[in-house]
Amino acid sequence: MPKSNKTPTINDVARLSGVSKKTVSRVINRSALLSEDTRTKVEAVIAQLGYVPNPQARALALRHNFLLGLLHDNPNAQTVLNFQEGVLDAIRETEFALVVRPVDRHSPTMLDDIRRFLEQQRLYGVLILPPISENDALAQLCLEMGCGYVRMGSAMLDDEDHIVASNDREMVSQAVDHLVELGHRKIALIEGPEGFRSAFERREGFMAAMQAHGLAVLPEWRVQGTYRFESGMAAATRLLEAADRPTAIFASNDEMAAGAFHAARLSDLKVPDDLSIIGFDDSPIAAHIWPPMTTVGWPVREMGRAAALKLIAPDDPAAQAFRFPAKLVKRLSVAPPRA
Amino acid sequence: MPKSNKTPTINDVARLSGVSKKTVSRVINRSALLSEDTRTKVEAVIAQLGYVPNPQARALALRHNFLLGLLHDNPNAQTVLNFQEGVLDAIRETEFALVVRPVDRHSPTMLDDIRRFLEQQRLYGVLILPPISENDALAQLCLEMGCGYVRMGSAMLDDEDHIVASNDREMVSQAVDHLVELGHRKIALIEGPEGFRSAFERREGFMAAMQAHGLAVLPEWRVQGTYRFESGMAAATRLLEAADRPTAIFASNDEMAAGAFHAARLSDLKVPDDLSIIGFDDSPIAAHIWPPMTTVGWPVREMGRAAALKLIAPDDPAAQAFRFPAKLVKRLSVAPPRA
DNA sequence: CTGAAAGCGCTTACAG
DNA sequence: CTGAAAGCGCTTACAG
Repeated sequence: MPKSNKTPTINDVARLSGVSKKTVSRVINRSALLSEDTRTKVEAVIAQLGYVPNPQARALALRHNFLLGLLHDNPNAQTVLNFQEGVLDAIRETEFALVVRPVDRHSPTMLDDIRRFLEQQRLYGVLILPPISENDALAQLCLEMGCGYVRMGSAMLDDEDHIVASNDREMVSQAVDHLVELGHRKIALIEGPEGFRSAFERREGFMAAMQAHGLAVLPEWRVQGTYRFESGMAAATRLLEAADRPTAIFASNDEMAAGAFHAARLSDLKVPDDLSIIGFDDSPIAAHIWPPMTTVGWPVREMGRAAALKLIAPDDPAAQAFRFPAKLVKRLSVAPPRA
Repeated sequence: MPKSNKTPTINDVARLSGVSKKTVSRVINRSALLSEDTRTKVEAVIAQLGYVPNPQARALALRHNFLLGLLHDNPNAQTVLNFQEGVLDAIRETEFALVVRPVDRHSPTMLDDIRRFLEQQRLYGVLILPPISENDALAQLCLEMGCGYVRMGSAMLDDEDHIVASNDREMVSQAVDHLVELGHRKIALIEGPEGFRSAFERREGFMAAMQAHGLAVLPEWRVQGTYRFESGMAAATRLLEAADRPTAIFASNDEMAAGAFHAARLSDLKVPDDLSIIGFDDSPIAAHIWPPMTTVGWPVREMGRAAALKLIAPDDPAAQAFRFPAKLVKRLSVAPPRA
């Protein structure tokens, strides 16, 4: 009998079921080489004892643990949490767990810090969120350290096994199409910050769409922001002071778009009657400001799930996906321009 | 020489420094019983080799691992992330890592699921966020399983070693005081949902403050919401239809307060001229809607840090704290009532 | 289909 | 202040 005051081990299970611990191990690991009888018998004892394999011991023997890491420096809390939910969807009912690690993109020791983290925790693999996911040196580091990784990005930054990507460029095109269909011709862009791939993709998508429609983008209709609320407000303020004022603004994320709403209000312009605004992300703020914002939503949770599956179950059909369609969420911040 | 293609182990360090592995272990664990010479010598070899102790092996031998768990079902993404940052502040430079585990409060198998999670991961301890932190059965479960825990709450739900608490009741009083000082007499309450301790505390604080000021709270000035945006909108709509319309609203969280902003707009009432609104949480939305919202902010990150320290370094002075002052953040959603 | 032996990389008494 | 032996709870070749 196992000592009743301790959690049972593989030895207890082996003794009680009258087999070797190796056989118990085979049951745990679902080995094919096992008679149905033995399996049933051992499983009964496992259930009776409430036995749970010790993951530390398994990790030691297997030379890898069951931890997935989430590396992020994402400013959008909801995106991070949605991604986490997706990862959890993938690892639920498995022995994997999710370890989170915020990183500071601006720290000069960032790469060393992450190296130490990976060495120390010996993760099974890491999931990397944008914008830090755009750092190729980081991906290289994972490779060197033998740590699996999957990046989330707004373009195909890596090969299919290592990325879950949205189609930002195409989606921004659709947003522009939507504005043009309603009659807008003077459409301004609030860009994201230098060095963000997503900012680049969204700008490219915007410019390409405008060109496809034969529409000019005056230099004064392009202002750069930082992806933060205040920068969107400042950028929109400048746009609204332009000699030839745009009738619509595409902001490269929702936070900046929300800032643009404020700027419009301060300039006594009504959204959408005097100014149409489209954002990007479909974060909670988009639905909760007034008027509710038309924006581009992307399936963050599904991307998190697929990213995790690429690491822990690469043969799962859901792990094959690497392109994830975003979609335009139409709300009330867009209307035809004033006649 | 260690095989250069493998990560070095304690044996490599022992061999190269000419001591036993036990001595290396003493260096790793900062044992006091060590000559300065030996320590220096071993540390040099460790640095030279880039040796990092294998946490799985340590975990197995020590019978506990170095993982902190974060259990939450918090609807406010920013709060969860801020708390995570605080925990990370505490475990930075340690060998601990943070494992996250969202839970579904409404699942009938929740407690069993968590039990399995704790059994499986054998966490060093868990941090529990509200509202699930208010579940005493969960705390009891941790106790039974020998898993350390610290709850975050809006009241002293547990003893000092097991909680980091805000002072919601007192803070709501201050919010009410602020409104009364400006001349408001007819102040309405949008309550949080039944069964949330925070909702209870905030309501109690509200009622006590009103009573202290000798102000009546008409039944029609109290409406319950769900902590979600839409419920705040619906609740405020009802409040604004009251025969005797309130001049100010205290909403038990920012999301519902934001909903109240919308309701006011739909009723053609200007905030703050026609209606003052105060929220609770100081979440990003509070600063990003128009007008910027006066609200109650609490030091979530500091609470996360203290909670983690209670688990991993109970003797640290910062681990002693259990009460965390919130503060009123004055912005532009409050003004004196119309004459 | 099943088992005895050795090993994963560390720590814990126990000596000295 | 330091070390040899045994053990933490698993798995991996290797036999049979």
